[in-house]
Amino acid sequence: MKRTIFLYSLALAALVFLLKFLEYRFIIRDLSLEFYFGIVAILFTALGIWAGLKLTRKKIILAGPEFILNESKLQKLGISKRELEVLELISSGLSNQQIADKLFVSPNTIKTHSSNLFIKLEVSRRTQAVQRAKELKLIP
Amino acid sequence: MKRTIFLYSLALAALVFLLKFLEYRFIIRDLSLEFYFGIVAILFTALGIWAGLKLTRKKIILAGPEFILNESKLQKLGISKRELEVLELISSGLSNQQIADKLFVSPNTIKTHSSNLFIKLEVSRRTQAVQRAKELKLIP
DNA sequence: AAATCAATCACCCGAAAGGATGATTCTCAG
DNA sequence: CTGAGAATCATCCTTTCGGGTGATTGATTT
Repeated sequence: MKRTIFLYSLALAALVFLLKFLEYRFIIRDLSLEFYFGIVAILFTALGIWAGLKLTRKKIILAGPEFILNESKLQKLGISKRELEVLELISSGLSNQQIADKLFVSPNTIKTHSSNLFIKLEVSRRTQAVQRAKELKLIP
Repeated sequence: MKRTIFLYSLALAALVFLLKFLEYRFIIRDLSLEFYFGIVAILFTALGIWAGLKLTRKKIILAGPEFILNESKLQKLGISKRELEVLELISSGLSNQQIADKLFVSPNTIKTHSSNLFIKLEVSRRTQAVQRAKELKLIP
């Protein structure tokens, strides 16, 4: 950001210098005032385009792969924190047994959680649950 | 695109008109030439920024959720078209039976394809396969 | 013509996942 | 204090998956 502003200022100064140079060398000649306005217009338009792109590119790129949890839908579907936790682990490709190990609970508990999840997400397989949860922005 | 160019032309014409107006009304007064150059510079910089954003916003937004199949990795892993097809259907949450119905083949065939896929993707569960395939840009 | 590979199908078996139901404990709001 | 909701665990039973193996067909390559 600071660098961009610095570069912009530099380019602006260079342009002003160029203009002054042109002004004092050819202003008395046959070229009209409109010609110089045209040059200024073109140069600064280009500068503006470049500056505009510089200033927004990073924001847009960073705004793209951003993930914000949709808590309203989470509540609307009545999904608890623990269930969401299980859902995330399911989406990472773990088996119920592995999830149980990771959360220090019984595999039966994970089965219960996943069953409840399937009901709330209105699906019947874990792959569908993952797909649906991503649609609903419940998981990245 | 065409509309943007049209609007740009319109704005440009308006600016030129404004300049002419200024030029013929105040050029004889006490304001210096640099002042007018400054106005032109500022106006066209703003115009350039605006035009630059207009012209690239759509491209960037469209470039975000864009998916390009990574064919090199497909070949590197030796995944055939049919296998990729099965992989896509797996990722959409279908069971082997449903995939078989959709492709008009036996469930056993789907099992063979999926088994081969798991070996090639070095995974052991379909949820992992989906996750991995997305990492490798094999599926959206 | 022989070899290779994708695609197809089959069968077996064990592991994982899903459905249904019931029970216990804990916390928190009414 | 009581009831609701959560998290936990269990049992039983069915379906789906995954691993292994083998076989056939058709197209492409050598």
